[in-house]
Amino acid sequence: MRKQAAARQADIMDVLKTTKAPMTAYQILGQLQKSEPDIAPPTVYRALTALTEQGRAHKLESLKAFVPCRCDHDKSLPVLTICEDCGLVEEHDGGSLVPKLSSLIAASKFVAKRHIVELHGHCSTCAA
Amino acid sequence: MRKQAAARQADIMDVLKTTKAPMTAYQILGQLQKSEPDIAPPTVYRALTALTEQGRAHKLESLKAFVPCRCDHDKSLPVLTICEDCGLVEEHDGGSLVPKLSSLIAASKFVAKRHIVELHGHCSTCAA
DNA sequence: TTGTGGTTTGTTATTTTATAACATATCAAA
DNA sequence: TTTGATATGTTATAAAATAACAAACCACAA
Repeated sequence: MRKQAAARQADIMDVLKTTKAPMTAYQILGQLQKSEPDIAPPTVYRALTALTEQGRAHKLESLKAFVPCRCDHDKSLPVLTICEDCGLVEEHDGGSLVPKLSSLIAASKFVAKRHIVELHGHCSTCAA
Repeated sequence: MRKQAAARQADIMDVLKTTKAPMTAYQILGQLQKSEPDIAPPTVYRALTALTEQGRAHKLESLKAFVPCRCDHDKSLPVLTICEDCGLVEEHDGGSLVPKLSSLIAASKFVAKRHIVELHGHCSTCAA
């Protein structure tokens, strides 16, 4: 019995939401295999690609890991803070950064399609 | 004959400077092996770690690739633009973003140690 | 000199991340 | 139904990164 893409994606969103820390593709795979042992990496990667394109999940490029999008609305520019101690990831709306960013790159005439902003550091709990 | 770390790092900076596009660790390895066939991945990764810590090179997390730092001074916050067509990477000083970024995350009391800002899109040549 | 201890570098092997390539199934329209 | 377009599964492999240990190097003291 095969599942449609939407069902797979929903499964993965459920898995992602079970923890506060980001999960790698292979950690997600491991969870899915508990109920469907035959799932292979491409299935997971394809679903994750769709989810990130839809904005339902974000990839933390610097960790090679994924988090569910934690906001109701579409963020113009997600700013992700990553605690290096506990792994907690929080999402902030970086829309207010856009004007400054645009003026920074205006001279080079670069046309930005995708913005990646990730901050590594310590969350309020771990920094204390 | 083994080389000291500083010499390795200089070799790698030379390799990185031969192209405008970013290079992966294994592309760098391939170049180095032309003159020293026995070099192995850890040698390259160790040198790249040192270079990025010193700020002499940057890692493009979203490409898993490296560029030499192209500025004279230490940037408070490097903003890297990546052309998805030709691979051109340019570096901009994002220092002016810091106040807005700080205020964005102030409520969460997150303490940022490392900022990653990468913009994917098209350079002036490819966008035209 | 000659140890001696700390550090750096080399080596081997493996782990982790990601995707190519092709087979099979599904679905909608003719 | 056939047919064709698309989505999914499967197998295999490629690409990126690091663990673990061995060997070499260097500074300094005896």
